[in-house]
Amino acid sequence: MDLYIIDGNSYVYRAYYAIRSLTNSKGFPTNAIFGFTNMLMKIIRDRRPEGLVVSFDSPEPTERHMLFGQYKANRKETPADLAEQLPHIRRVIDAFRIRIFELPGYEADDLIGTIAKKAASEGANVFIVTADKDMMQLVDERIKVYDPMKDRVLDRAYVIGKFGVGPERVTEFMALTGDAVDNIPGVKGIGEKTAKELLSVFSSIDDLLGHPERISRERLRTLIAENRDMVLMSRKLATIDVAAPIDVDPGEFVLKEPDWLSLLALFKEYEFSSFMKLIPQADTPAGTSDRQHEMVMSEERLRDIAASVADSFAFDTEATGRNPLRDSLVGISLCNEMNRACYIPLSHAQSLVSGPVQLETGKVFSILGPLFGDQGVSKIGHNLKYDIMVLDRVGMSVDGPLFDTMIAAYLLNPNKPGHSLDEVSFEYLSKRKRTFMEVLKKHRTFADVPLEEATAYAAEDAALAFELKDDLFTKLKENGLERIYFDIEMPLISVLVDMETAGIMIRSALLDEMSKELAEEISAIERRIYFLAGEEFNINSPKQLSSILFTKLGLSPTRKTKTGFSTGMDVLEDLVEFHDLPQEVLHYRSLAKLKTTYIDVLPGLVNPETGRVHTSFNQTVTATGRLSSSDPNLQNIPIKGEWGKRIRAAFVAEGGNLLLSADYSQVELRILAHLSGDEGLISAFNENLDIHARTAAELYGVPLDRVTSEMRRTAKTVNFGVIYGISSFGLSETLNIDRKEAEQYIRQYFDRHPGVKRYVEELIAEAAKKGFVTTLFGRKRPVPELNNKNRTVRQLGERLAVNSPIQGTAADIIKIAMINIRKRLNAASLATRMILQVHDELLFELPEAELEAVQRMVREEMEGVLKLSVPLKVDIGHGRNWAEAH
DNA sequence: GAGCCCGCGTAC
DNA sequence: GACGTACGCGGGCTCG
Repeated sequence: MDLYIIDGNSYVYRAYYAIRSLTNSKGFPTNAIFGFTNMLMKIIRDRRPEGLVVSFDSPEPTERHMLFGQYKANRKETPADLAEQLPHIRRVIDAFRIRIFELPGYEADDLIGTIAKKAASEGANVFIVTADKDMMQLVDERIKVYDPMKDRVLDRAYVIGKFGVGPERVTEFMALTGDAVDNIPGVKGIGEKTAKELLSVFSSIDDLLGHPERISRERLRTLIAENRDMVLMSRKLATIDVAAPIDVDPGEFVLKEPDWLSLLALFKEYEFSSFMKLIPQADTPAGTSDRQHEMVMSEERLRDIAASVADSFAFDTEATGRNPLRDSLVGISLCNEMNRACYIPLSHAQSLVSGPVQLETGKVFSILGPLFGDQGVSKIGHNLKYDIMVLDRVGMSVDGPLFDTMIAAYLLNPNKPGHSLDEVSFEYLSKRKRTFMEVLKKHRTFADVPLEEATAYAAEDAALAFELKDDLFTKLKENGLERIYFDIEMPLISVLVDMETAGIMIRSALLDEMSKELAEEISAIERRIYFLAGEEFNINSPKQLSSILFTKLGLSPTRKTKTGFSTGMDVLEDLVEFHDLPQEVLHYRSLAKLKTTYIDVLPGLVNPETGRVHTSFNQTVTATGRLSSSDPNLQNIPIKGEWGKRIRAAFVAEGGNLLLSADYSQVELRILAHLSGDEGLISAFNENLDIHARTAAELYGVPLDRVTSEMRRTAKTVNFGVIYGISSFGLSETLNIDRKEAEQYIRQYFDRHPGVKRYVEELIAEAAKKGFVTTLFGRKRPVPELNNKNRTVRQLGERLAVNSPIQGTAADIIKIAMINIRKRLNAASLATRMILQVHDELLFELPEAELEAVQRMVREEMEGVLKLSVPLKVDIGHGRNWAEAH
């Protein structure tokens, strides 16, 4: 048998120092865990050991410490971020089903020695996996040292090469030279060379100590004589105990099949995605489930199931596509019991000649309608907004408390890039489900998936949401996220459903005209560019543009990107004074952007049924708590410049209605004033001053009435910079000034705002300690960057720590306003509809008759979300289109 | 040809 | 490499 004995401590340290920094998205350090796991898997993969054990030092002092107080005294304390990884490394080893040896008062070395000798005596080939040269003393015919990094087996010949003596005399060698690593003293003044020489002359240390007169050099002779005790003690310290009191039965060391499921869960926790892929699928529950998945084909069964629902149930809908306003319902799944879920197919393609027949949709809706509409029954689901919209379209409204597992998972870690049911069930239940794509296979839509397969898949989705609920609920409570979840995010779902369903009207004809106009203007610019460049090229290609600018025309690049020289706006602006081309390119880019991203795209996104554009508001995307908008993104519609205005003018109210826009004025700066308690900032807002002008007056030391527009512009940038977590580099880049000047502004700002300064400092310190920041309402964002070893990343962490509470509190505030406004609109049975949210702005569509009342109500709700130490101010405008309303 | 990353630019 | 949060375009690369 080939037995590998891993020197655990040795490799934990090696792994820790080999990987400079690695954490999971929660900020927990994983570098040592990763390195150790990697090494372990490498050995298993490359060496195919029959037996494998790991040995660790015990934390208690050992006999060697008694013998020599300074033993290992030079060791620095284990770094805190390594210490906290140690238990996790053991978890990994346990999951591999590998035996760990550890014994109080014994070092790993002694245990290894004992195991090695015993196993070797029983005929095993032993490989000690270590980086420690002490272990060389154990090498013999059957025992070798293995270096996994270099993939090298070190045998007797190697030992003789290194020490000049065989393994049996390694302790003598160390008795003379000592060992810096363990702080074994040896003889000061005797190094490797002298030791080798002495050991070749004397047959043993005893021989040496017994006959010092045979040493010719006098200095060396006295050295030995004076250090007799040191030598003997050092030898003792260096000698590995091969008779530690442990039971060694090599038969028990046989490598077993790892506990793949546990490993999977651990790798998931540590976010070792590359390792996760190595886990054999067959050993994990991939889409297999012992749950019962019932296909509901009879009215009677459906009634029974509906009647069995008590206070909550989970559901999921399947449709022909992912757009809830375009695609149609195919089936509904329900689950109100852990081990049972059902699927009600509604419009699957079905053989007319055989098999059970799907229930008639009208019948199903009449049975399920009261259930879905029941105020007293909680509805659990993953991405409920989608399902609610799908059901809405077939006339079934969902009411009562909601529990969305996707949003719960998002709140628990908003830094994660995705929260699909696959990912969330894997993270929280360690369950691998079949992906939608696997089920869909060659089928065109879910309606074409055979019923049996569709049932297993769809019912399982509802069941997973049901199963996830309790765990996520507990975790939300543990993280203080209950209020954010139940008071903000859950009620917001219905608001977003309404907004997305409403959509906004655009006048495609206007955009089409603009497109033609722009096409001509762009092609004229194109011709000028080709002329100036002396050749035709693809202006849209930064690569080609860069070669024209910096190679052909010889202009000097001012900034680099990962792949080459940057041709970004700031660079082109710098180049304007040296050549006519950059200006033309800037103009070209601005127009081409508007044309290709907005003007040419929007008309194609009009829903033919409604004649309007329906964006999707994503509630689980941003790290700070903001919403995002996609397909299309209506949160970045241009506003600046002539063309920006014209594009916004194409967003109109339908019929004789009006658009009303209400936006928070300076909401983030006001939040900063409140959070920091800075007196100057607070009084500025309480006096309703022009905040940028006031900042300018302070920065330049002039009275308010002497502030120029240029000064105000600079101050505005500084104010934004503060919100973003200012850096002198960033400020100097945006203002196009030097670092020194930028530093001046920042210093001046903080001098004038000691409250902000203190707040920022305390915030960062606290965030670094806790690992996360929170908004005024308790929304959390982990900031693992703060404990990164890389300074640049750490500085990013500081900016995130400053910005996220501000941006996130603003997001919380407008979300609450949206919920309350919807309530008021419904209560008053107004025709007004909320149609867009753009971070600090709400857009409404309303009949003229409701203008005054709505304006008053919207202001009241938005300004009155909560009382801060400064007022919240809302600007409201209205008009026939979005440009006018602003 | 699909899918991905990059550079870039729009919004707040 | 460098002020926060998003989304989406075209180019250009990789992969099948």
